[in-house]
Formats: sequence, C-alpha cells, structure tokens
Amino acid sequence: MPELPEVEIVARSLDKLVKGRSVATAVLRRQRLAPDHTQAQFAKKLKGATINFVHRRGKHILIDLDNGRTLITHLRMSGRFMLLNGDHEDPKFAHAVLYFDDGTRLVFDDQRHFGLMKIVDTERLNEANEIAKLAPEPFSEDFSPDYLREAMRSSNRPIKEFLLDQTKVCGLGNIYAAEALFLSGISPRRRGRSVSGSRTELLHRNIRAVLQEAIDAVGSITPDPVFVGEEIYGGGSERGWRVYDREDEPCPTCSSAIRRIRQGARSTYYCPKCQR
DNA sequence: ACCCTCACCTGCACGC
DNA sequence: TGCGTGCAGGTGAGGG
Repeated sequence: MPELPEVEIVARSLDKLVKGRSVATAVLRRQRLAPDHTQAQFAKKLKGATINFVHRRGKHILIDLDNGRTLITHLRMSGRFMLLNGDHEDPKFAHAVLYFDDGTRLVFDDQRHFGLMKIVDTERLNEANEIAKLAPEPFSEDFSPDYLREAMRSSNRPIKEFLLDQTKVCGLGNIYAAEALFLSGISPRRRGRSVSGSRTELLHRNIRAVLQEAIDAVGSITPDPVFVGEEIYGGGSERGWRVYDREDEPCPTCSSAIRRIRQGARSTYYCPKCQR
C-alpha cells in the first residue's frame, strides 16, 4: 500500500505515539513475518526495551530502541500498525504485537502477509541488507541531478521500471513514479539512457515535488494526534492523482484519454500525448 | 551487471 | 447468489 510519503507519515505518527513506551512482552505470531528470527529470539531482543524514536529509510520504518537495537519494518502492500488498549480486539491479521508496560500494545496487522520485520544492532543498521543497497534518500544532497543522470545513463529498461528500482531511486512506487513521469512529460516506455539532460533535471525536480506534495497531503488528512484504537494512518486512495488509476479519463493538461499499459507485470498510467 | 518472470497472500470489483 | 477472473500503492529469488 504505501510509498515513501505514506511511510513517512506512519513513521512520524508512530514517533509521537510510542516514543518512550517500554516493551513488557513482544510476540511474533506469524513466524515468517521475521524470517531471520525465531519467535523466542524476537521476544528476547525486544523485551524490556524502551522506544527512543521512530524514523524511516526508503520505505522501511525504523524503530530505534534503547537496548542498542533497531526494529526494521517494511509494510509492503498491506501492512499497518495500530496502537490498541484492553478495550480493543486484535485485528484479523495481527502477526506481531508489542505489549507495552502501560497496558497499550502496538499491533502489526498484515492482510496479504508480505510485510517483513527484522531486528538489528543499531550501530550496524546501515550494513543490513534491507538498508545497504538503497539509493540515496530523494531529499538528500546525494540524490542530485548528476546522480540521477548517471544512474539513468546505464539503464536500458523503461524509465518507469527504473524508477521502481529502490537501489536506483528510493521511495517511489507505482503511483508516484507515474505521477513524476507525467509532470516531466516523459513516456514511461522510454529507456532511461534516452532521456535528455534537461528532461532528467526536470524529472529530478518532479520526483521531489510529487513526494513532498504527497507528504503534505497525507499529513493533512492524518489525524494528529492519532488516537489509540485507530490504524496509524498513512493516507488513502481518496486523493486524486493526475494520471494514476485514471484509465480513459481526460488528461488534466490536454484532455486526451489517459492510457493504461502493463510494464513488468504492473499497471502504468500515462498520457500518450503529453508524455513522449 | 542487467533484466525478466514468478512467487508470496487475501480480498474486492467485475462479468456471466 | 455464486463463481471465475483480474487486479491491488512491494519486493526477492531464481533464471537467462
């Protein structure tokens, strides 16, 4: 479900909600959520830890603990966090639960079972496989126009598929890749290496613009503070996209019908007239 | 090194 | 109503 903006808001909300809470007991209900740990190890590594803060790298949520460890979580398609208390039942797919010493609990619920958790030593966080290969953060200086140009120059794939590769550009998913390409007037089928320098610079700006716009939009519709008992909210599909999920609807710029194609077994939406 | 396909799951919207 | 099909905002493994 989430791309960088949704993950960013979930991380910020979690930081406000669970910072300072202490884990009395941790339960891994579905072992394959955390394939690198046994259920006993998972419980032991979290028991007694207090949450220092919650942040994000790419689409990974990082829960920094005071015992020298970090709990890495990837929501994948359907993962979500909920902060519950004794009045609430667990949701249907509660694959992990952190019981805090104040009677509340943080539940990881995941209908499609794609989500992943892993606990690492915080000082080795950047060496973890999940983190080590990620491209620079889109808002960092390392993600420069030059960086993007270099990465695209060696890519023979359609630019849309390139943008989904988290080792090349991190944080974009199927929605924001399509949106950034639309704003930049670049066809999703075009090979990365064939995009001109000026278009690449425009794309670089628009990647940041769509992500920032979405962070602002998702943030504004996410309750603050988020109350106990609700999903820790990362936005929803009620927002309107420019081209994503708008097959046959008029392009916001030229009114041509927006087209949907398959690329790498996923849908891509674009305007065949505005994007060349 | 790159690129492609499939696999991992449940649920929902759609057409017959 | 029910059943089959295709689709869903993600990625890794395993093949060429």
